[in-house]
Amino acid sequence: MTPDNLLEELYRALRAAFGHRAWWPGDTPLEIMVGAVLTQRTNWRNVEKAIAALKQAGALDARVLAEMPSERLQDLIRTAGYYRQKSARLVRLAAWLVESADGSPDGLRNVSTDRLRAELLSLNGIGPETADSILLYALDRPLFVVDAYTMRVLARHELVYPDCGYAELQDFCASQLPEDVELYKDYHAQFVELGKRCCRPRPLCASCPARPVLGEPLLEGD
DNA sequence: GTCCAGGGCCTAC
DNA sequence: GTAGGCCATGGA
Repeated sequence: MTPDNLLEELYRALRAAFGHRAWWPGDTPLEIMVGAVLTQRTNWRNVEKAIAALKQAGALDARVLAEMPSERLQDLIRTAGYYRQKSARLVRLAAWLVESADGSPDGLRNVSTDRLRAELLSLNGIGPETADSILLYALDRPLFVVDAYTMRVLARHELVYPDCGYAELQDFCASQLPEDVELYKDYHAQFVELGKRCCRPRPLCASCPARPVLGEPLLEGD
């Protein structure tokens, strides 16, 4: 196994174990953008309830969101936790979308990925992972999304240092893979599945599908 | 009751 | 520049 095809090999193993992941959950680009904010440090189950409430209220619309009174929005997304912060973040994101694309993610298709990423990161509450999730899953831009699961899996298998930064880890993954939106989408989903099933803090999965490729995971610590 | 979940910001040193 | 605190709900 050479270092430059390790992640391709891992992908084949994960794909064989888990199948293709139809992912990210969400019917529209805007719903994916909203979900990316709501899932910050939060179990997806709680996010689903908030998204359902937003749908029910007819609030999955950039203009509606941008102008919604904060108390009303907080009430709708309360189940997703951190509701005061997240309501403000959603309003800023929606306002940005209205301002830069007339409220429709489709209106962003002629804007370069670099510019979109910079603009998203300039919004308070949108960090690298949230920005990249939006760019990849809502806007089909080729950015490899790194999250806690990615770090946990790769660090647990001693492929990267556990204190390695977001950009470093993202570069590491992207450098070993062809630039391909569908591959990036499915790969991140595979990492999430693996992280949920196998590389949990304790106990470790006895039949981790990453093990034949990456080797024996660490038994202790992050 | 305790721990954890698909981050990000702010404040002290 | 970076470690630590904070944000908050709900399920295991």
